[in-house]
Amino acid sequence: MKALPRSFYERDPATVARELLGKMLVRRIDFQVLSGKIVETEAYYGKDDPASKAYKGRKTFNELMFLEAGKAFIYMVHGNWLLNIVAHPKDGIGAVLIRALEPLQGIETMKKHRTVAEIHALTSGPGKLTRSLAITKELNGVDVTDIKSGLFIVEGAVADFEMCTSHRIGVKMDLPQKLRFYIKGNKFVSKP
DNA sequence: AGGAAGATCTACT
DNA sequence: GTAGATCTTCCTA
Repeated sequence: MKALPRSFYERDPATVARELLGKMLVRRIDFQVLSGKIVETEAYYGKDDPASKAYKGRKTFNELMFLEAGKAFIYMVHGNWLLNIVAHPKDGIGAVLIRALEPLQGIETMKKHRTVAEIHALTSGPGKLTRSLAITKELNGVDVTDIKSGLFIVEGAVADFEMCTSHRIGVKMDLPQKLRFYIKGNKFVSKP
């Protein structure tokens, strides 16, 4: 098992978001492993992006978006933790939001974290997947290029799928570009 | 101190 | 399917 290198994340957020599709997100809790295939992502920029947490400048809580790429950036919205991966060319600002996963390993444990029994409901949304994988603020800033971390991303097994793009979801002030990417036809995508 | 927040759950028409 | 209440932190007053 090999994690994606830091250089993977040191590119334009939209490029990284697109290429993260089909990759495997792995959450390790002690000896338990939970993993899922990334099926939906969104790209966020810095001060030019009104939807971005970094829009209003550098603050303590969003500092990670300005720092080294390849780290997990986790924040709370509406009582849900959302998982982002910091991604930008060197000295840039940006992150990729992981919006949905297809569960692979540890599905029983994911169910325990949730009240629902349906697999489809486990990870088909940014807030759902963080709860299923027990992702909280404690993982803010962990290095996802290091397989010794509690959270990291590895190369996916298959890269055989059709990709779709759309505008970002729930965003009031979106940019003209389409910055949401997802795997066409996948049941775990939050919105088709 | 108060409100808004890039979501989710629940309960209905 | 849609609508409304509710989740917890951060930002602005």
